[in-house]
Amino acid sequence: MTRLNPHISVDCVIFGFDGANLKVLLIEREKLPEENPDIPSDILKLPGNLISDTEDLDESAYRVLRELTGLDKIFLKQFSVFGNPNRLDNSNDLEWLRVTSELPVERVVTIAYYSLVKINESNPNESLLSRTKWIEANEIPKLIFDHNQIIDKALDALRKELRTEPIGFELLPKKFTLRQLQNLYEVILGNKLDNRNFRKKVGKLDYLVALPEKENGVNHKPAQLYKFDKKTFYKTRKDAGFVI
Amino acid sequence: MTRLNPHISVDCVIFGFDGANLKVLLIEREKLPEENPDIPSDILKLPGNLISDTEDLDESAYRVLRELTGLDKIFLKQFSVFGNPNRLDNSNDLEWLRVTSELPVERVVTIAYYSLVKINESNPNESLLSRTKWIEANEIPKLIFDHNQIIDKALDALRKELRTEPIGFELLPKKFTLRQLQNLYEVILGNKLDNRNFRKKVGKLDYLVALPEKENGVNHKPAQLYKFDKKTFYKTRKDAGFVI
DNA sequence: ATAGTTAGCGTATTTTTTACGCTAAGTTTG
DNA sequence: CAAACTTAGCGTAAAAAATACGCTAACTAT
Repeated sequence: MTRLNPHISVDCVIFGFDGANLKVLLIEREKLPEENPDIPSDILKLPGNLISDTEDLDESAYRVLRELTGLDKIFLKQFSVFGNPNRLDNSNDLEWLRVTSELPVERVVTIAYYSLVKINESNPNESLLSRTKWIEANEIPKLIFDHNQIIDKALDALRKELRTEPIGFELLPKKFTLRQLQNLYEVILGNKLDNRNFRKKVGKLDYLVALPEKENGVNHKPAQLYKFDKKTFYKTRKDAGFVI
Repeated sequence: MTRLNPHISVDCVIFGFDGANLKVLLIEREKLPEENPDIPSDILKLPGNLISDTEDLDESAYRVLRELTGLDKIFLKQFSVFGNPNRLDNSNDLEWLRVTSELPVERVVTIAYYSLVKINESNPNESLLSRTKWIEANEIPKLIFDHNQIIDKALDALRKELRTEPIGFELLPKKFTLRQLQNLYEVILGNKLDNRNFRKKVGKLDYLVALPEKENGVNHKPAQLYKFDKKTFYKTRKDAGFVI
């Protein structure tokens, strides 16, 4: 068994997009061996844990995600660190961490990641599923420790990254409609886009490939499906300018 | 005396711009109490140290910079974390850290910051000055531990941030010429810009204020001086678009 | 058959970017 | 003092991108 490092953890904000809303995957805090009314187990938290002493940080993050959610090989990006000496001050949260980790935890610095998953194509482990919940990003309840703050910062980082990198496709199914793509940008960046201008802009991109298929199961005119061609994107990418 | 945390450090890549080149401030490794030919003290490193147990991470970074370089109140941005379990494997570097910190250091995760300073207006502490060196960013020698890799990533982060945030001004004197600003963008982003188009673009920005002064001491036609008006910038800022 | 919804194509206008030509103001050199 | 040199600084023309709309077609539900 690898030893856990009681000073450093990873926490991960997992984003998903259901076609209309941005969601975050949260998990119920693990139950204690002995029930304790001061330490309820229905409070939610980010998937995260102490790192193991033999792993690099990214490896720890991948492992923790696998163990807690069943998700594997997903987009993961380190975006910040939270290390305020008082961040664990909520006494029942801290007690919970001490009991479950079986370590004399004092200060923990956590490396924060955000992750993007295809919400409909992901296969979370069934046995873990019951304890995980997709919650809308703007309806997050009070979480343990400073996890609310971590989500806020993750959202900032996601918005910023979405403006310059083609990461939106990580949140969409492999085959998606232009409407889905537009909704994604509208929801995450928070402003309406003109349907016709969006299609015009996006239609010129040679790394968005139209497929000989249409969506189905919708109660309106079915739209054409597209895929994102990563190779073409990186082959033809040119430097963006700068906006002082 | 505050206790040092032997598991977590901060390291800082300090960038400066002299009007023509991007530089990084490095320091000579501290001498050991007893000389040891295996552990030379003329090798360079990033300013950095273990954090103190009572400080938030940013505070640690500011303190360490003050102690090692005399720099105070400077632009500081956390951009990554380096925690590979083998990152301290160079045995003489590790031994040096153990002796100087007087702690049983094993694995250290380091929080990496980059910092932007006005190279001509900064007042490094004289007594520390002898052990610090401004080195051109593309001529960095082999440093201790993984500090070369940290600088590479800092450069990536700086370039990325420079495209969307007004951080270039942190590297220029308070009063600067448009030529200096243009050189800054050319050097950091690595491509030539057309003099006339650059001036046209920049001339339309109402947060770049022309001062009733010209530069002097140059052996050509002196240029007008400008300043960056931060308030106006943030007041009039509007969201940029997205580039898929 | 009709109403309702989204897909999808177009046009006109404004703004931004790109690619240059050229003169003016200062310094250095012979 | 004149000529050569360097950078500052103003301009124009064309291309590309962003913005603001009008309109029809295709499909579903009632």
